[in-house]
Amino acid sequence: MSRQAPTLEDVAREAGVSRATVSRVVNGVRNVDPAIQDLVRRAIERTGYAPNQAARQLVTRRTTTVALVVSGAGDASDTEQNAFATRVFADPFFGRVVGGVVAHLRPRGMHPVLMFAETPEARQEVVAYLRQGGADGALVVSTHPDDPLPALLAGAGLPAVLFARPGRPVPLSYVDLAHRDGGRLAAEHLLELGCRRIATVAGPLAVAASQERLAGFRDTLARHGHPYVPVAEGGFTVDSGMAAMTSLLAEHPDTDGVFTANDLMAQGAVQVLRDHGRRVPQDVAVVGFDDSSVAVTCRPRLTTVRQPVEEMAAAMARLLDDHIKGARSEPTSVIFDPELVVRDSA
Amino acid sequence: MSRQAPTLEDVAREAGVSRATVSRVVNGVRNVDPAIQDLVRRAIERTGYAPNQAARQLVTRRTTTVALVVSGAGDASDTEQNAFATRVFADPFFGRVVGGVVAHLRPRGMHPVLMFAETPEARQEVVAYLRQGGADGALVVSTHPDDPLPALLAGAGLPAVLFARPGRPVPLSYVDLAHRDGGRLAAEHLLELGCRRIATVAGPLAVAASQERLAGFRDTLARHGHPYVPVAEGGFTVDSGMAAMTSLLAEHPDTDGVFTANDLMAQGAVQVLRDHGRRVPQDVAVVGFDDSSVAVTCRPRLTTVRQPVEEMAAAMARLLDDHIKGARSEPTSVIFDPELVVRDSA
DNA sequence: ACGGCGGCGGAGAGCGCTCTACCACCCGCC
DNA sequence: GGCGGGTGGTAGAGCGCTCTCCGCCGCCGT
Repeated sequence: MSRQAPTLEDVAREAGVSRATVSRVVNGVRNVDPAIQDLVRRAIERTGYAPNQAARQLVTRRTTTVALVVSGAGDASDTEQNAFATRVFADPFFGRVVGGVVAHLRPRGMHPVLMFAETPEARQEVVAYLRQGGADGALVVSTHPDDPLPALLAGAGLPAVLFARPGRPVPLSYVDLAHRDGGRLAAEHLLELGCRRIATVAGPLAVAASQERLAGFRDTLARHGHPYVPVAEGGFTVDSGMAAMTSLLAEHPDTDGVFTANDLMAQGAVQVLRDHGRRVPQDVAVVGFDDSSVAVTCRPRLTTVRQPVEEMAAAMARLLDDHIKGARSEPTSVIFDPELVVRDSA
Repeated sequence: MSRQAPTLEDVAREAGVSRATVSRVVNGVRNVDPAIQDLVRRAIERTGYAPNQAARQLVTRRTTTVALVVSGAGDASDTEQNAFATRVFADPFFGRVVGGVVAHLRPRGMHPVLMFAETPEARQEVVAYLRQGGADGALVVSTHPDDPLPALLAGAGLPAVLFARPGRPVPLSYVDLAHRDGGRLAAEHLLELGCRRIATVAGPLAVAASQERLAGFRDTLARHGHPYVPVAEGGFTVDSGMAAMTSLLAEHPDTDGVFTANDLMAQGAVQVLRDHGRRVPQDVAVVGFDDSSVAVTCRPRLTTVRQPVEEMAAAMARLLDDHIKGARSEPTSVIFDPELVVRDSA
């Protein structure tokens, strides 16, 4: 490599024009004589010029990045910090979020910088990073309903968009799913299948989404003559799904249909069901939620309520873009519709 | 928020000192009178000052980020681009890499910007991004042995560190695992368990790591009087593990021990084994590789060869740091030792 | 008492880019 | 042939920071 990166100045000299002209060519603005454009482009080629982002950012006050923040609540101890990232990405859900976000960002030459905000310090860091202009805005995925980060961001007047409606109202845009409809879809399917003894493994009830999935599920069953539905609460993990299913089975051994609030728990439930000699779907039908990658990799493949995570993530990025550009100032919410995907488990 | 972010100048005025002094306090350099330090700090507090990263980067020629690149090879079509991220993160392996990288970066105030390089254009983008000073260096995780990105990076003289030795020699540092020893560990364990009809599901043989795991496994068995070992090639996915195990079982129904080159395939193998009426580990012992999250979530929990991915990722970040700082100029490689983790499957 | 030196703080020159003036044309027109 | 209105280009003022000088002051040694 050469000792010193070429600058606009160098290219200008090489091409025999002014700095401003080169800048115009590089940014594709205004009327520059095609012949000169060519001249400049050739000079850029020859010098191997690459515009300096820092200099550009300094004057435009725009970076080419947004923060993609995975946020928790409370104050995980230091030793847990490392594990947080690992744990978070163990859920296939986040991979889909990343995919959706990148799909929107990439064509715009933008990139996500990954941040974790599971401790008060980490949260401050995120805010500081944005305030220093490290990124133009934040895409926040909270793992906990009481996450204080959204309020922090809103308070600092920083552009941010959330995945899922925040626990308590915050003047920030967000995308979400019509969870209630998702619960309804699951109930209707189980009913159509002829299940009569239906139970459910709910998500953490502190999470609004869990409550709504459950509400939609229950309401629908109630409307069809099933006022009472056994419920066990899980934590969105395989293990918690196993535990929940075990207790459900102990109290209601004649269960013939189960709705679990996500696919990971469905996997655990299926496991337990089989260990107890039940065949899925013949003896017990199981409907999951999310349509994550495990839904197709596990056996039997899961019938599940699809959450269009990629599209939701892309919409999140789009909203953030609007806020950054100033094209949108009022907080907005975009709600997506779930969809039933029928496979083998129900 | 105020209309205009306060600058060093503002703080200096507020504190009644010069810009330089404030800068010194902010960066904690040189000897500044404690009394003045306090004065300045108070002024910072009052003004709500946050240093502008772009301006700082412009003069220091340092960003606070490194690129974390997940790289493929070939030219995935546009429609596949989105899926790439999703697919990649579906493997729990990457979550661990992220965790390890962040563990090293965070205490240094650095952040990873996520990039995907699965097409020629995307690769050019990564190179361009680095050349423009968007990040100080790159951490590259390739999913394919013929990945051209490392050579591109090396050719451009950009600081970069790879996860795993590149397919063909490239003057870049990398971290890797003693895969051969991993294969040996698996073989020894199966032997100790008393298995006599041992088979293996290898990873894609185009990948060096797969070859070495296989070689270490075979050599060890050969040394213990098992010169012939049935091998089926898989693709590191659950499905491919199922397919491989199915064909293995068809030709060698008396198999009593299996080593699979990763945990995902082990999961598939266990699945198939059970479907064929074999009990794991009683009838057939299964040893996986990686010690990924599925190893503990699946049933039975997997006995597996642990790859210390988090530590390897942290080492990768450390090496990159050294290269960026100029503390290290020659390409270096750091090889980690695998470790057998005994659980329920063998 | 005086020269020198070390600790502290200030002045000011950039870093490489964008962008707003502003100027030099050349065209067609009356 | 002079004059308005485009074009097509240049000049230069920053953006907010770091960092090298440099100068001031007080203290020491001789």
